[in-house]
Amino acid sequence: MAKRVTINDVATAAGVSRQTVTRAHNDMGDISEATKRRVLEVSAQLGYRPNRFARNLVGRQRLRAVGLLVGSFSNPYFTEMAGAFLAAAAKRGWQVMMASGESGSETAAVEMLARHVDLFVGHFSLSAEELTEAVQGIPVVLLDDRCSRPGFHSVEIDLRAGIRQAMAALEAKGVRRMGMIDSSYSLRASPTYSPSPRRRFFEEFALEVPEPAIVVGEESMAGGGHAFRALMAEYPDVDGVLVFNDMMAIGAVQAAQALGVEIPGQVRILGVDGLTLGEAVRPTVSTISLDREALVASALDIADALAASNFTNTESLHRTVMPRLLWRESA
Amino acid sequence: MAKRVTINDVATAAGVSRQTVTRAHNDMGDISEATKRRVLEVSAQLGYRPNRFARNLVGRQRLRAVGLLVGSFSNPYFTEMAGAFLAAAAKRGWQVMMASGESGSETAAVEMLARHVDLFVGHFSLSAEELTEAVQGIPVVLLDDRCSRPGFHSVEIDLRAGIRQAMAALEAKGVRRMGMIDSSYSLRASPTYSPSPRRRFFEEFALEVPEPAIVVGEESMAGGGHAFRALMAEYPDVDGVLVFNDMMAIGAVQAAQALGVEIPGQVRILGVDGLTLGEAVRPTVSTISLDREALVASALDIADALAASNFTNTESLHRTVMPRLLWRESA
DNA sequence: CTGTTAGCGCTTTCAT
DNA sequence: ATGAAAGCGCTAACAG
Repeated sequence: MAKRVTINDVATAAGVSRQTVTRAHNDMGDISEATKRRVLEVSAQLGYRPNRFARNLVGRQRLRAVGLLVGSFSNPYFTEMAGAFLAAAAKRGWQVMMASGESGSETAAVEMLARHVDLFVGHFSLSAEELTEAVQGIPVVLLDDRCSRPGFHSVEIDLRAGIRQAMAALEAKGVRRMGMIDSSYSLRASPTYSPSPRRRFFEEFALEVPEPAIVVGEESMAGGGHAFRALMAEYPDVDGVLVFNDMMAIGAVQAAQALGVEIPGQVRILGVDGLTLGEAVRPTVSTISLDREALVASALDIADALAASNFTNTESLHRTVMPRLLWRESA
Repeated sequence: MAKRVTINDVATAAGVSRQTVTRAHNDMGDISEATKRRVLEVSAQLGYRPNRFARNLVGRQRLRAVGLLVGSFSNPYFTEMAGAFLAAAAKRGWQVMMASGESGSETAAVEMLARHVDLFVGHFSLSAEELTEAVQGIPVVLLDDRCSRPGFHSVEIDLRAGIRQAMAALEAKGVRRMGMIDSSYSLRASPTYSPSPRRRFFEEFALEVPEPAIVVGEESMAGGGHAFRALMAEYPDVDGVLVFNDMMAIGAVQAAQALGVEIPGQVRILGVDGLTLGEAVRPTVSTISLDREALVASALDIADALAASNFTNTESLHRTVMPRLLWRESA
């Protein structure tokens, strides 16, 4: 493996000083067209490229990089979030390095990124202790989660308010018996079963009923479809369904069509996430939209605030974003 | 904006040498537990975090970063590609910095990334000249495209072979009259109309017919649906359809169901891309799969080869990956 | 165990 | 228009 070409090699080869090489490469003026062209030519011949670390080390204008941890690239919610984040970050002058929790060890990914970013943002599956260890002192902005340790900041989504509003609106639309399709994930995730927050809020705000009409399914379109069939079979009187997320809700709507159940005529179906995809299907899927624009904007507000103090800020910063009800066709 | 805390500040405050501070922070041994703890404490108090550029400048173990340019985060093909790339890159020890063409100026994004990566990979919409300018000498691996300039490498997908095979297979399955739904994008993209490669290959291999049964639509589920209706109205004898991509194919399948057209009984529908989403719908969508695993693996093979020569390699490297026919239910 | 000495590769002064 | 000097902040190598 050939040793890397440095500015000195170019300077020597071109018979000029290092500074002249710098001038040529950075359009700095104070250099004749002739020498500039000659230096650039020699550079190209030698295959010289400035070392990015040396360059940034000495440059006064420190740039800021954020490590974005994306939950999963196979869930549109996360990819839409990532896309929104990338766009907003670029506008604010942040570099983004991404990693995904699903690609191997999250710990390894975070530890590696820790050497190259000023800040972490994202959805982490590590425990607070593991995460604290892995980030090596670099501040973290948790998305849709909360941790009060020093160095941890967060943007939360007030899903409780969203579900409360949704339940009230559905009631006003004439729904008499609410059902819910929950994710089966929380069952697998922890040894001791703990209901998802969505389920807790549903139970808190659903109309009074003899027994809660809840079934669980996998977090996919197919899972949503199966769950909808199960729900209809077990609780035929249900005329409104809150679904864990939009992918499952799309599956439920499809299953309803196959079953000959009219949507929203006989049953109103409401998802959670606000996926663009929900607009592409017929009928379009109504949803409690977790506003990704607002989410990433809040995260970057925190990022800017931290950067302003050179990341020496000690107090935890928190934001809350409100979900928006997106009434499309299915509810 | 407070000046950033450096290793010297910590050393002074803790009453030790810089080297001892380094030892404490990097678990290097040769340091007593007591001093280590004390140094770490002082560091935390001062809010010290090692400068990542200085660290990487001096570290012998140069790490490699690749800039991934993702076409669009609203197209599952690209996000699945990005996910696969992230996973593969992590395994091979590459850092990934991402940008998206849709987020503002592609030129600006590339120029900014150029200061921080050793290599570019991705789908670019810039012209060869603009791109050459923007990357500032950093090598580029083009995905699904080709450019023979020095410093440009590529991974191509042999779509022609894929479409040839698909046409033959469809014929063997009894299809008599092939139709195609093309993207309307190429019409908008260039002032002078040029058919998409998919269309050219379709026309090359479709069964002999009096006139080509081709309609165009937007690159979305809805666009695919509309196009399918138009196709059926104009060419009622068509019993096999090649669709520009899977999102459109899914829309076409849905439209067929609404129309009461049996899939694949009356009409066989075949998409392009190999989206996972095509497996989640009913009927599942058959497709010419553009193998993302193979695509990113080839790109990273090239990346490794370039890295091995410290990116001084001059000859253009090229790979070709073959599409795979994924027979699911719709064809 | 701890400190000293070099030097990574580049850009910024400031001379000439 | 060009060159010389002086560091950026950190870690490797060697002292003690």
